[in-house]
Amino acid sequence: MATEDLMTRALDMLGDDGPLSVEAIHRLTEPADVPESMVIAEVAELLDVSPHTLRYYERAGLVEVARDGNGHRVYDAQAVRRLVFITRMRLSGMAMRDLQHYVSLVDAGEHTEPERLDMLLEQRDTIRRRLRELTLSLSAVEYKIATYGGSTGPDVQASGSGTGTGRTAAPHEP
Amino acid sequence: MATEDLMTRALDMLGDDGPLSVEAIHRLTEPADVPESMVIAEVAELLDVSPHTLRYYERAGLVEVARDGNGHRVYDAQAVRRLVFITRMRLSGMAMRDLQHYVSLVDAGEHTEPERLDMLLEQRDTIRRRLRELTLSLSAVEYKIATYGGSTGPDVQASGSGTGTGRTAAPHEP
DNA sequence: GCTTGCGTTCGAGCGCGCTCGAAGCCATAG
DNA sequence: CTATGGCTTCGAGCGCGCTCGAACGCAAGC
Repeated sequence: MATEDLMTRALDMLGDDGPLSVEAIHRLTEPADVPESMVIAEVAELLDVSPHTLRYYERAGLVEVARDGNGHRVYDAQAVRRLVFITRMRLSGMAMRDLQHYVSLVDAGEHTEPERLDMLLEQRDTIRRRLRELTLSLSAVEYKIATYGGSTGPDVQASGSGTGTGRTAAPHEP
Repeated sequence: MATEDLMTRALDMLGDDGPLSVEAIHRLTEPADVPESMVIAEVAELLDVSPHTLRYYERAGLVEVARDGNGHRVYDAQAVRRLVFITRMRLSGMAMRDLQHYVSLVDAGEHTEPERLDMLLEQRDTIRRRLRELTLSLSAVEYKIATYGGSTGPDVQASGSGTGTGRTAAPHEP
């Protein structure tokens, strides 16, 4: 499959790794190294969401979480894995209701796999569309930056004395 | 500059052009071919938003629009260009309040160009981050699709008779 | 023993970005 | 002449995804 390949190309193309990328890759590529069980604060930190949000997801029926003797949540590996999936899909833009439907399919058993697959395919296409949109937006912003005479600008710093006069922009052009 | 290059690579890499891409590129690369003036329905169609949304943007102070004798909005080329920019930035994820700030800078005059440039640079970085996130999500979804035995799956269609049993998933794994 | 801190439940509230409905005006079509 | 349709203003409402506050429980540390 072309997954790593694609990822490599994309990260390569984008350069400029933020602090996010590293953790994200870690989370992406190692869905298995979760401890036996975790408390809510640990899961929250792992997934970079708030405990509030985790409780919200549970209330929304996305995941079931056991309690210990004190009534505190105990996330087993399965719950954590599901939450990894959920937060990943949320990040990718999947709606809560779709996620709810998806997990209901998961809980309904193996015979729902075809429908789940359909959902994933659809989500894949959604992500691709969004990537295209964003890439276009990026180009637009970069073009605008260039014509502003920003750092990478081609020809600008012309006549004006100060902070960026001497350009062809009409008044009010953004 | 690497803009076209990047775009080409990105679109290339993503393939599978939707109906969106073509118009989007058109809108991206030709911000100049707008008519002398347009009515709200035309602008709405051009930008693929509702007239409601256009009125909302105007109320929000993002753009000023003249009226004709009947009180109907008349969008001149400048207003349309600004709205092209606005919708593009909205699509890229820029918040309404930031856009409001940006246009207030534009209206304040040339001396605000440095700050505007800063905003654009920040937005560029935001888009890049989002692209990285999305690319990661895409990889995750594609991986999941592959292990489901979806279209591009490597080894799946094994024992099960019907619709996709015979895999190693633990119960409840999404 | 008391405080500190993290956890619990429940329901309400919020920020965002639209989205809609009501009531009315005007122009064109039949 | 009337009806239809598209526009106007205004304010209210909505869907989403959290986010927070209140009131409380339990456990460990000083």
